[in-house]
Amino acid sequence: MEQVKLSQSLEDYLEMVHMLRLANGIARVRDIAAALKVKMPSVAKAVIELKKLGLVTQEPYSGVELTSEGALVASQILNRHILLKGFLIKLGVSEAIADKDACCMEHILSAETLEKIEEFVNPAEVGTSAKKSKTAKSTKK
Amino acid sequence: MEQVKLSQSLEDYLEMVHMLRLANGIARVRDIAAALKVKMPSVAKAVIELKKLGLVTQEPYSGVELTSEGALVASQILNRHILLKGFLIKLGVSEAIADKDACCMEHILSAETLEKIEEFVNPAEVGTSAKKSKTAKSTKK
DNA sequence: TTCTAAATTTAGCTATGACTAATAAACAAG
DNA sequence: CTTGTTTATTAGTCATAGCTAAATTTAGAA
Repeated sequence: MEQVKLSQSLEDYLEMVHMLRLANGIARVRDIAAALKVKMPSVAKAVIELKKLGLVTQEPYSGVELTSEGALVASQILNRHILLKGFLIKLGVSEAIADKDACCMEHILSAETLEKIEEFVNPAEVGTSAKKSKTAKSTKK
Repeated sequence: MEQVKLSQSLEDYLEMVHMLRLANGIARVRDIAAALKVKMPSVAKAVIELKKLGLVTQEPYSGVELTSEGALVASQILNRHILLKGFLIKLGVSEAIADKDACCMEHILSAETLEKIEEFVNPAEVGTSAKKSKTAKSTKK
């Protein structure tokens, strides 16, 4: 495991590739740029970096694909996003703001905090798909 | 109201000046650098920016002082930090991690999310010492 | 087929924010 | 008062991440 450490920005690009592929089947530079509210050259540069890291591939002048490792990392980020958005909504935050704030939080929170948030959102299923069974007490209280 | 919009980095420096002044009575470049785990020249540059923004003053080769506006902004940031740290601890996060994550979250969360977190942490006193009485509950449009 | 428009890429600029190395000032002894 | 340590500043480099403008490729329309 190389355990690639991505910048927040690259995490955003990778996640967006994943989301667009889920939504449209293809992640095009133009659509990534529109979704992230940046210009296309910024996307092109990010894609170059993600290629260097082995997370995406791309035929020249066509859509961006995920490698298997890229797909794994992207879905981890997306899962954090979904968790955090649900968490904020549970606190009473409106959906649009929950989405926006989840988007920032997903890049910075420590594993421990994410764990506790998961327990809060989903008290019944602690440890189901948790990373480490270090919390081997699966029988929550 | 100029409503200065600070970068996350400058918010961190300003907050640290405030904390060190509360703790030691003086905020020195050396101590700011140590506390934020950066080198002194990085602090010096940040102080120059904060001076330009009218948030701090500094006699050459001495400690950093807050202007009245700087003190206001700094205490807002610190209040967010305290709120978020308490919130995370309430969720079961350890103190060290709560402090670290609060430090990241304090720069990015929207007013609405902060409000909801405040309600969660302090359900009884919604609106007591809230910044604006403008909130007037969720009867906004 | 050829031409034009859209999509992508490249080149180069800017700002932020970190760093090291070198300089300058302040302070504490002796 | 002079010297040496600590503290602060300046100068200059590097990486990230955005942008515009221009070149290139693809693809659709005439």
